[in-house]
Amino acid sequence: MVTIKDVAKASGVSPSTVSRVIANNPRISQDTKKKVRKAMKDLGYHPNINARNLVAKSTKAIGVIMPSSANKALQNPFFPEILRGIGSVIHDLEYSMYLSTGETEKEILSEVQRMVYGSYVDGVILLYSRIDDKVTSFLMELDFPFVIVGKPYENENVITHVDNDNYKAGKEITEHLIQMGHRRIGFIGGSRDLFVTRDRENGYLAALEEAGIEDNNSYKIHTEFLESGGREAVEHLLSLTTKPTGLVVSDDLISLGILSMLDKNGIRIPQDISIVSFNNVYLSEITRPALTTVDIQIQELGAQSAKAIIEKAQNRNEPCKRIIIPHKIVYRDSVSKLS
Amino acid sequence: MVTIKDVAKASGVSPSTVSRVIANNPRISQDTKKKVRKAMKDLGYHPNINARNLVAKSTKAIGVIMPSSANKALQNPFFPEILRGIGSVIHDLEYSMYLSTGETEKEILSEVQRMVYGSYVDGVILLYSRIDDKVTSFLMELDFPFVIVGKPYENENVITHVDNDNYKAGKEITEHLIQMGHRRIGFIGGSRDLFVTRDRENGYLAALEEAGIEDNNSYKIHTEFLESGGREAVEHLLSLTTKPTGLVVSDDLISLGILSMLDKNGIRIPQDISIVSFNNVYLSEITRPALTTVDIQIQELGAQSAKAIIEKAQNRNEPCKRIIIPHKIVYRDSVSKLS
DNA sequence: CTGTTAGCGCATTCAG
DNA sequence: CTGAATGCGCTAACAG
Repeated sequence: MVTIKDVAKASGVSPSTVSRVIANNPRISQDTKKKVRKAMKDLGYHPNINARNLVAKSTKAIGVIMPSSANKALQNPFFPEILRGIGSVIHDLEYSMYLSTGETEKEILSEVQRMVYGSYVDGVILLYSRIDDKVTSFLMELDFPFVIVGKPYENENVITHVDNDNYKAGKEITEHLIQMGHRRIGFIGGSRDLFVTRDRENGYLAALEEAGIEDNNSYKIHTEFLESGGREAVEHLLSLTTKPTGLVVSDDLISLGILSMLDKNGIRIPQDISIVSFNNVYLSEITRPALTTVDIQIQELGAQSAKAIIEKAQNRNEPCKRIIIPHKIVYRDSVSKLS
Repeated sequence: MVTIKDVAKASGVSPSTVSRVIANNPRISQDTKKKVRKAMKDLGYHPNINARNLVAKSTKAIGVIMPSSANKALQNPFFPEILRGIGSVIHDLEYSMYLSTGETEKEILSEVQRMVYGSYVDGVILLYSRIDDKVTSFLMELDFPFVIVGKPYENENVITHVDNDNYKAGKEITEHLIQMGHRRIGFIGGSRDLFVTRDRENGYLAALEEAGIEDNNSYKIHTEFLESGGREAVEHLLSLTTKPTGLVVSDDLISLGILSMLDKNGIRIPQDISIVSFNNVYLSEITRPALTTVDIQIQELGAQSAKAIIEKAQNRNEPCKRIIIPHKIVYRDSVSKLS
């Protein structure tokens, strides 16, 4: 390994001068800079990040925490996409990204603890937000910089987070259904422990209320990606004598499953039942029919959260922010007009 | 930050003794160990990874390189899944995982260079394998530990890689179609630059040949997830007077798109055309019909590659290995018997 | 079994 | 504008 000393020797200056050249210190003459840079190039010098971190007490690295991978939710294309958004700004700012994929909540917590206690990272991005999350409390207690993608369970105005206005999105997409003449509208969502589900559902409820449509509990289902009980719940919904004519589904991947189940039950989409959902991941374009869905700009969600955490890491007094990424409904073929 | 010195002072021993306790050195008495451990706990001590790395000249970190994210391929659930496989063994062995998601090949290369030159990582896992890859050559030249998930383009017997037997998988799944009475069988795959596509296609060809079925070039299509030209190519295939009755598709996600196109063209699956594909990601269970597909054990692919790279990192003389993860056909509803 | 010393590679005082 | 000295937190000889 070629060190700063080797470069110093080769270019006939002292190590500290080399260090200053690396930092592009203005008090170094252009001549020496050129000379030293040449030596660096010739020797193939690259600064050792660990030595640098050690003295700088900063790592220029961000930890990214995936949700528990116990269920299938991780197969959601949402994740590669947000990783990509984070990656783009991380790369531009010459930061690095530590990824944690724990199976259980305990495993996740232990990884986060290692990351922060061991000075692996300067900040953490949480790719989920759930009720009573130990990781959040841990980070809060230590006052370690972190941001949440989604809405925090508590301390909403103390925790920097980047989110969509899921309430509004849920309201708007439901209103679309209502405008298309639907009155019997169901909601199918993931776990209620996830705030994103709640917000979208509340938006849905608000739209119903504004339209003077009575809330009907048997029209609401929460399921973990159609695992076990979920399937039966949906089948029950379809067996009702007054079935819904429209369905608000909280996630494109769930929609895919619903589409499949409806088809199996001989229900045509959108002729018999209309479906709208959220995320606008790639597969929503290639389902049959293509889904009318809310584009939540996943990449932007990632990019903004990366920007926010880096700001916080560089300046611990950075005020808490709430960053709302705008959404947009993408109209495709899964909704029909009722007359 | 509480350091080893603080612990030493608090427990009345020297820093090196504390260090030895951390390393669980057997030459330290149980008594002092207990004493020191108590002090560590009381003070909330955690070793600083950067300092440790600096002297150990090892980082216990692995870099994971995603393929170029320029196209939609990254939305493939394959990636979260393999990350999860890697994550599980990484976590067990107390390693960490650096993730790189570059947009362009150039960006990826620069990230890898930073990782290895800056001693960010002890080894690298490449989640792709493509022709004329600069990253591979770079790593080769430096003799830096790395493994490829998939089959290397060249130097196959010098580069440790973990792969499925995609040739065999392609052959077997095609044979299944043949056994079910199909003779006109098409192949739809991703980019031929990707080795995985080639292997699966070659297996398909071998099966055809063994069955005495003539290869028909108009039955073969390569498309980047149905982007632009892909759609037309498939439509052309469907417009042939002697359409294929079976389709081997190189990836579940592509299958989803194909399913959709066939449906649009009024072709029923599996009655009119049968489909088989690869990967067995979650969504292949929830398509209509559910896909008969090759389970390639994505998680295991990830886990084994992590194991392999850690071995290599710990022992640079570790011989080059080829690790083949077994596959298994999962029979579902996308194939019909022709009589 | 434990303490002392030295040094990993770098950035940053403080002199000059 | 540049060099010498110091220390970041830790591990690894070398003594004892």
